[in-house]
Order: sequence, then C-alpha cells, then structure tokens
Amino acid sequence: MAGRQGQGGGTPSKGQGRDPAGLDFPRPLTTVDVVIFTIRLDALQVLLVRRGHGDGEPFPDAFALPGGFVDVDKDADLDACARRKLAEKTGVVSPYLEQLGSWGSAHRDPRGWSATHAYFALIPASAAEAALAADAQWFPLAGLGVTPKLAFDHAEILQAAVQRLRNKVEYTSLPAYLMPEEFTLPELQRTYEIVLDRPLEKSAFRTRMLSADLIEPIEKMRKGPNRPAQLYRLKPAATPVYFARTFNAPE
Amino acid sequence: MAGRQGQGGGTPSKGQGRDPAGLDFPRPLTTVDVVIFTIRLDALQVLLVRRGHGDGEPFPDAFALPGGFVDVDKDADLDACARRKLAEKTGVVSPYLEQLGSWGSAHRDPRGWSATHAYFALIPASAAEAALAADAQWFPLAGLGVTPKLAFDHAEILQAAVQRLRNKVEYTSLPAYLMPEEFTLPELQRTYEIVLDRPLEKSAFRTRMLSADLIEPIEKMRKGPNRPAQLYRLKPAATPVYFARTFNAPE
DNA sequence: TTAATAGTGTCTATGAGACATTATCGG
DNA sequence: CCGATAATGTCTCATAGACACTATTAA
Repeated sequence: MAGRQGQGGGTPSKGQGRDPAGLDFPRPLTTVDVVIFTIRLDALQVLLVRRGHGDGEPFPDAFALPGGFVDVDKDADLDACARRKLAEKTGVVSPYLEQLGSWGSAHRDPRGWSATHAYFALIPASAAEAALAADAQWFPLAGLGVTPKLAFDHAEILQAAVQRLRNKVEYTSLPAYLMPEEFTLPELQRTYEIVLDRPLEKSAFRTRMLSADLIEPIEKMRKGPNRPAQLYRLKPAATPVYFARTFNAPE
Repeated sequence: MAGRQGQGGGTPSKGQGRDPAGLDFPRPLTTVDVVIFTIRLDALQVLLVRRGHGDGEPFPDAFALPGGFVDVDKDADLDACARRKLAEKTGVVSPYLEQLGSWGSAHRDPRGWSATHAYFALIPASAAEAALAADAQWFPLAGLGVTPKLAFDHAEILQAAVQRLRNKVEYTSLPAYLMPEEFTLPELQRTYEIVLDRPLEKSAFRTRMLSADLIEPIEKMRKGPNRPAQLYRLKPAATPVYFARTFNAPE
C-alpha cells in the first residue's frame, strides 16, 4: 500500500514500461472524446464518426463521438489532444471548447479498464460544412440523443453534453459561439430557441443581450422581403457572459 | 493512424501489457484526486495529506490532495475510486461528491504523462473530526488556496475547486451538505457567508431557503441565551436545489 | 396597400436588497 | 427591565413575461 497510495513510490519511468520500482501495475487506457455541436438546417446537430472494423476493433461500424487515445508524444496536454481531434475531423482550430467530464470504468471498453476525458465544442454552421473528414457525419439531436446506437458509453456522454449545453444556455451567452461572424438579434434568438427547444420572449431576450457586454452592431443591415435587421458581431474579448438569472424559472 | 485513431484497433488486452496487435503504445498514468471541504472553526477548510519520501517519490514530504492511482482491480469506476480515497482518509462514506474536471499533461508528474480525475466533496464538520487518517490534516483556505506549497499541479486544482464551489453556492443549496444533521437557518446562512466570504441579507436568504423544497422543521429548538431558533433538517430526497437567480448580481 | 419581420413600449409579477419592527429567550 | 438573537414586515428596485404597438422593407 505504500508506494501506490498517494501517487507515491517508484522510480520515474516513461510510458507503460514494466519498471521494477513502483510503477509496475496495470494502467487504464486513456482517451479523449469531443462532443461537437453546431446548428444546421434549423436544428442542433452533433458530429459522429463511423468506426472501423479491423482486427479486434470493438463496436465495428458503429457511430461514435470523435476521439481516441491520448498520444503521449503528440499531445502536450488534454486540451491539446481535444483540439487535435476536433481539427482532424472538422478543420476548425479555435472553437468554444469546454471540459465536460470524464468517464472511466472497467467495462466501458472491452479492451480493458479505460477512462475518457470528454469535451464539448461549439462551432458555427459555416465552419461545420467546410473541411469535414470523410468518416464524419452530422446528426440532428432527437431529445437528449441521436438515432443511431453509439459505441461505448457515448450515448451517455452525449446526453450529459446536451444537458449541460441546455442548462448553460439558460444563463450564458454560449449560443453566440454557434453563430457566423455577422448575425442579427432575431437570428441569435432563434439559435437560443433551437438549443432550448422552446420559444423565448423577444423583448426580454433583446434587453438581456443588448445590456450584456457581448455583441456590437456593425455598419450593415440584413436585407430581406421585410424590415431590415441590424447586424451584430461578437465583441473581440468574447469570453462567455454569465447572466444573474435564468431565462424563466424552472417549473 | 489506423488502429490508434478513434479508439480503434488491436486485440483486447488487460493492463499495460505489450500486446502486439494495436494497444502497444505508452499509456499515461491515471490518478484520482479529491478536494474535500468542510467548515471548521468558522472557516472553510480543505483536507491535505503529507506525501512520503521513499525511493523516486516525487514531491517528497510536500502536502497534496488526497488521491492516487486508479486501481484497476479495486476500482469499478472513477466514482468508486474517488469514494474509496475519501473513505480511506476520512471514514466518510456518503458525502456530496461531484466531478470537478481532469488535468492531464506530459509534465505535471515527473514520472511521465499523467492525467488525474479531480473530484470535490463536501462533508459536515462532525464527520470531519471522527476518523481522520494519520497523514491527513485540515487547512483553512486563504483566498483561493492554502498556505503550504502543494505537490504536482494541486494548487491549480484546489483553486478550480474553490472557484467552482463559490460559484455554485451563489445559486444552489450546496452548503446544506456542510451542515450537521440538525441546524438552524441562521447557522445555514453563516455557512453560506463563510463560503462566499461576504454577508448575505437575512430576509432574502430565509425566503429563498424556505420556499425551496430543501429543508423541513423538526420538533425542536436551538436554545441559547436569547430567542430560540427553529431547528431544521435536510429533506430525505436531498438532491441539490438550483435557484433561478444568483444571490446578488456580480458587479 | 399588404404581408412580414424588426424593434419599442407598457404593464404586471417576482424576488432580491435594505432596513425597520416585533418576538422570545436568559439573566 | 435589558441584551441578544430569531423571525417577520415594508418599501424600493431590477428584470423577466406577456403582449400591444410602431417601423421599415419588398412586392
């Protein structure tokens, strides 16, 4: 119990080497998965990749969240690993990226004890269409999940991501990260409504957004077959805004 | 890139074995750390353990968060691992326990690429005194940290835990988990004030707590040299309550 | 002119902040 | 009685919700 408790004991050793001095015990597999959201076709969508079917590959041909093993040579840290996986599948390099949580157990991967560090990312629809990987595909959300059966415990992770997103959208400006460069207030409101799956009051919404130090009008209007709308963009230092109240009291 | 991407490839294999069919690459170390909070001596305190100083032990004799390697035989999942570590140090078996996040990088542990899954726990002062491990010790929080220098990146993890706790206390009933079985409303308010490090309005506080479905009065009063106070206890199904507003608008 | 959507204003309800007032104990 | 703390009440203010109303474009 000595060395192994408290991260103690043992001679330093890299990798999984069977060094004799204290680190010689089985290590779990370490992966990172990313739940990537966007708004497409007036719906909240999530990116999934189809798994291969070689050798002992678990969940062959099933859909899964983009992700995979941490590469101790390529990845300086977990965030970098998540960004790498996001970029590989979408080409997007600076998304809104947030840690979601971790899932680890003896049985979630048939190959052995494994733990995944899950992230969730928000990217604008435009970026979502550009450089998509061949094995990647967008799926609209149905409730808290998606129609295809997912590999591993990814359905559970996806559900947690959707709940976290919906919850935070009640009192933050997160949906702003789903918008293109330029957008109107009604378009931003529509994004909120899609994510929350319920209509919002127009005037309360506008008051909240305009009094937050979040967006600024640009010298341009969105033209259409009706009254033109003021275009806005995110202010430069666009860290998410937290509001002091939720949109309406949970029943 | 085939097998290793997307958690793919390879014959199932337990532990860190050098199996030839796809899982033969270095694995990060996997640990779990727990930030354990309580209220002691009218202050928010955190439990730290002193590290050993054997062999190649990193950060000898430094203080650190309770934690250590995941044991793929003992621990069914990450939560169980966190509970085990909490119980080993405090004897507490059913605390409020929440995942905080994970920290992983090539350099946080001199022994190699490592990732820790951090949790935070809230326990009542009473439980905090009972079965404390010999190497464990309570430290009052000073700002976002603690006076001794901590091992690894534990100062950063502790800071994140304090921020998360303070933040959530603004709109949740989390401090209820720091209270003994029976408590009065002014005592609960005092706990909020200690965690937030600022005074709260009595009447607003009472209205909020009493209208939440959180506590119930018992047939007993707290006597003292002044007007007795109604005693309350947590309602049985005591999942944390989320309020629709924060206590007062952040400036 | 009309249809459609953008944007503003008005009224109400809720709950927090500030603070005064009353209640109930020991001494 | 007094000091102390518990508990309640009153007033104001901010903001969400509901919804009416005005504004500006294309056709």
